[in-house]
Amino acid sequence: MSFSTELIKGTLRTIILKLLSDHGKLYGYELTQKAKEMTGGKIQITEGALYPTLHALEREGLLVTEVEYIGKRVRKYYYLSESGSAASSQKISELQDFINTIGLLLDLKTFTV
Amino acid sequence: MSFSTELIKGTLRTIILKLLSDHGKLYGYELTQKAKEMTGGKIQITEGALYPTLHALEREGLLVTEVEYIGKRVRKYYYLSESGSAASSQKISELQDFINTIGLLLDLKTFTV
DNA sequence: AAAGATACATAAGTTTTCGAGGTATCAAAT
DNA sequence: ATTTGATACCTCGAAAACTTATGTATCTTT
Repeated sequence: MSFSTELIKGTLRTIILKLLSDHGKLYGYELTQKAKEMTGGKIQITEGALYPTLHALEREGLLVTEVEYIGKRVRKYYYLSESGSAASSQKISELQDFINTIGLLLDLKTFTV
Repeated sequence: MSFSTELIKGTLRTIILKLLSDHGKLYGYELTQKAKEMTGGKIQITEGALYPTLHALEREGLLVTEVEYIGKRVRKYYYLSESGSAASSQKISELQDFINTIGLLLDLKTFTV
């Protein structure tokens, strides 16, 4: 990712969950592209971070998968399970809360829409 | 710290630098109290995280120290060096930028004052 | 006299991420 | 025809940051 990257640590799971809750069903590579595109290239999820995280979320039951073939190429779609949807909302509000809290220290005014 | 704490990772240095740039001169314990007080207890810097970070920042030349005795008790004040001030501004805008970027993904509107 | 707050510090272990490497398909350009 | 670049999955060793626990000591309040 292309911030002075230590900042992004800890937000990856939430970003993934949020993207999936907005778009329903996405495959790994697509997630990296969506994040990149939505942030003007500022957040680039690396594959070395992405795949282990997706596997962990699946192992924990928050995500379920569906494999599709495009020609001979595998494409593994991820989407939220029921508990994943709950976790997703919870994680997202937590991140919003966190951003507001950090804002207090940085003299930012943050508004949640 | 008392968020679901992985979120806070990566922000500690910036928080320290910002607090020092606002208050001029603070000692370790005071930093933990300021952060706690400014965020309604939501950000609690642990000492295990704080001291190694302060030492690292000092080693890197961003912070300088000044020891004071309150009775027999040592108090070690930290303040920004010249390069620390520069680093501080830079880190702070980076964190602001990051917050705005994350906001894009989370549908937040954040305004920098 | 004990408990709780102030004040410094280290250290082992965990978690998260990075960076590099690996395999393979498909499309476009040379 | 073949090379390059994009698409698409994946793993693994190493580094970084933080947590939890532990240690020492002083001062204040009960």
